[in-house]
Amino acid sequence: MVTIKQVAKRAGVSFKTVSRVVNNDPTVKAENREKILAAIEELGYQPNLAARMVRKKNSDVIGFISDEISTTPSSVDILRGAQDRAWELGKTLMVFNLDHKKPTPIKLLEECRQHRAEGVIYGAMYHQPVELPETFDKQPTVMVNCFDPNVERASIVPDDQQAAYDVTMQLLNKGYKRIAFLNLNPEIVAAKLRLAGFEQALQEFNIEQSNYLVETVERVIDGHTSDVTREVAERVIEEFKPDAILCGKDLVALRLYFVLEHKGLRVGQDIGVASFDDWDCIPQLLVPALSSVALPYYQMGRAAVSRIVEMVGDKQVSTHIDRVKCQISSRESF
Amino acid sequence: MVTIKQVAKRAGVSFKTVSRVVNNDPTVKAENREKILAAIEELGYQPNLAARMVRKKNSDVIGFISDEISTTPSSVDILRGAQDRAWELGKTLMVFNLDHKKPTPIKLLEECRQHRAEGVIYGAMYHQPVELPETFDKQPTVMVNCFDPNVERASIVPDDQQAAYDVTMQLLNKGYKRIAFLNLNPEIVAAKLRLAGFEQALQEFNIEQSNYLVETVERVIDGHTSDVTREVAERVIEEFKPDAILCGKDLVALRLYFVLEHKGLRVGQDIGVASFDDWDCIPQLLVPALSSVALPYYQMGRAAVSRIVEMVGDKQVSTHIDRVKCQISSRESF
DNA sequence: GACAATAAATACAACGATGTTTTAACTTAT
DNA sequence: ATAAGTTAAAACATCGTTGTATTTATTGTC
Repeated sequence: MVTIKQVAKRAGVSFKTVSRVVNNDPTVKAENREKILAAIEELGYQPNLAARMVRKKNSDVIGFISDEISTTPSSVDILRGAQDRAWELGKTLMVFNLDHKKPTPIKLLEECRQHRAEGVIYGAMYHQPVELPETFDKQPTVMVNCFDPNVERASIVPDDQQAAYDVTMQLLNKGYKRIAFLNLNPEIVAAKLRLAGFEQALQEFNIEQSNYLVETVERVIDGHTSDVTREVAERVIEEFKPDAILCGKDLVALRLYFVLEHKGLRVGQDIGVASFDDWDCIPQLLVPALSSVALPYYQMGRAAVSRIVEMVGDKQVSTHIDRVKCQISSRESF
Repeated sequence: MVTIKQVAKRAGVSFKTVSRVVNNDPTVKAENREKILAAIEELGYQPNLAARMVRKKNSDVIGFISDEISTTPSSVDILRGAQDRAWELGKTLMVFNLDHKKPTPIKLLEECRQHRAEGVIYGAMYHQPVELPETFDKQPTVMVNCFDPNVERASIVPDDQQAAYDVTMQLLNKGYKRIAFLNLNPEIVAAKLRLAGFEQALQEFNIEQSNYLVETVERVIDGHTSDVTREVAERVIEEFKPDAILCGKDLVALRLYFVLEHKGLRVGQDIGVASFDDWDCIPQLLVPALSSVALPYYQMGRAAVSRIVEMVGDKQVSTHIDRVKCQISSRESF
């Protein structure tokens, strides 16, 4: 690769003068500057960031460690958001994922530290508690889509409770009065929070307990989760006769659509349906299109990088949890 | 951060001896080695890869430039595969994506070159021709899920033709005799190749032209693609009366399922259905589960890194196109 | 116990850049 | 014409490593 000295030789100046030009130092004669820029262009010189870093001691690198990033189709948006924001701020994202739990987070963090990453983002595929090893305290760390249940650490998570509250309020405002919530496994953080938001909205509307219903559509046996949406949905419709159903995720709504089709109930007319996730690949192509609460993954990714950069700049400890607002993608299902 | 000299001081040896230990040089007394390892542990020393790189002139960094990686849920598997393989080979992947066509590939490549990436992978979201700027010739470059129509360049693409051939043969071997192919927009590379594979299999089975049918389910108006699966499917079923339908992608199959449900045709019994993509989020949850041809994204990502590393090692120009075999995920739909 | 042979550590230079100090080349003022 | 002041370039040190040459310590042999 071309070095600064080769450029200097070509331009007939000392290599330090080239360094000046590269770093926009104004104390360079216009004549020399032009010669140097021409030489840079001709030789295709690119400054060696590693060498620069050794000297300047800032790497502009941010580590991104992810927990099986690709398992859900949209959680990769965290990465996209982080990537975009990093680019805007002149930072480079170095991405590591730990599929199948090997390599360990500790190994990945070591890698980040060897690259002298200024901060590290740890991203999870779904909203969950994660206990990070203590070594993560050694540099600014931001958790995305997860939080540490033991230690206070900077975190960015979706505001699941507000999301459930909002969508339930929308249903109630539209006149739905008997809402069933086909929730996910209640062990899941998101399920717990959404239930809280759901009930909060119902209370505000003074809906009695007999006029709403919460059921779980995931059955866990020996740690293995199976989906029982169809049977639960059939029973709920039969016995509770809801006028609207809120689904824990788009996949539940998809299954529900088949059940409703089978029962001859028209979505949006005979019964309202809403769900969570707003995946690219389902809501828009159901008929009628499914209204779904989008998880703000892209925004969360952006926020994570912004936060890391702030932490690096301030050298301040910031451990609060950012809850990012979820938007409802309103379509025709309610 | 801790430097090698601080470790040396702590261990009471010269810093070069520490370097020896870090690099597994055997000419260090066991006694010193232990003292040094202890000091490294105590201080939490991590070698500065940037400094090492300046000296050794190899970065072990591979650049990964992607064209809107997240638009389809599974193409991010390319990244996962690349990531995993890079880790196995002791390389670091530096990921850049160019959403909304800004920043330009040229800018991203410059960034890679500044980091002295040993090679660059350019990944596309779907199988397509991509004309890379000439600057990509300056270092080993591998294209994944795309190829350059003008220049011969190392590429790794899915073998769409073989995939279509295989799945069609499976259908024929199972006794299906009137197959309709609801193909994607024929402008798409994959659509063209699959059509070829489809017809190849039919010819081998001596199926006459009147016993198969190919229709396009995507209508392009002013560059905007709209999906007309429902109307096309209804017409095809009505007029052609196929005993099996091959779908251009899972989303087409999903729509088809609704049409078939409506018409009272039972998938897997009255009619066979197969498709391409094998996304995580659709085939398994349709009833009956959809058999789909998986695109080998993960393998392609791995292969790309393997290939780059080979190219870097050999300093050989390798410009052939690898076509990676696609596996059929057989379920209950045919 | 002296001397060579080997092993292990140190000393010094280098990598490609930047920060600081010094020097050289011009201006300007008297 | 000379001193002082200003500007631009060069010289030198430095960052945290590794590679090579050199020195020092250890061992073996007679």
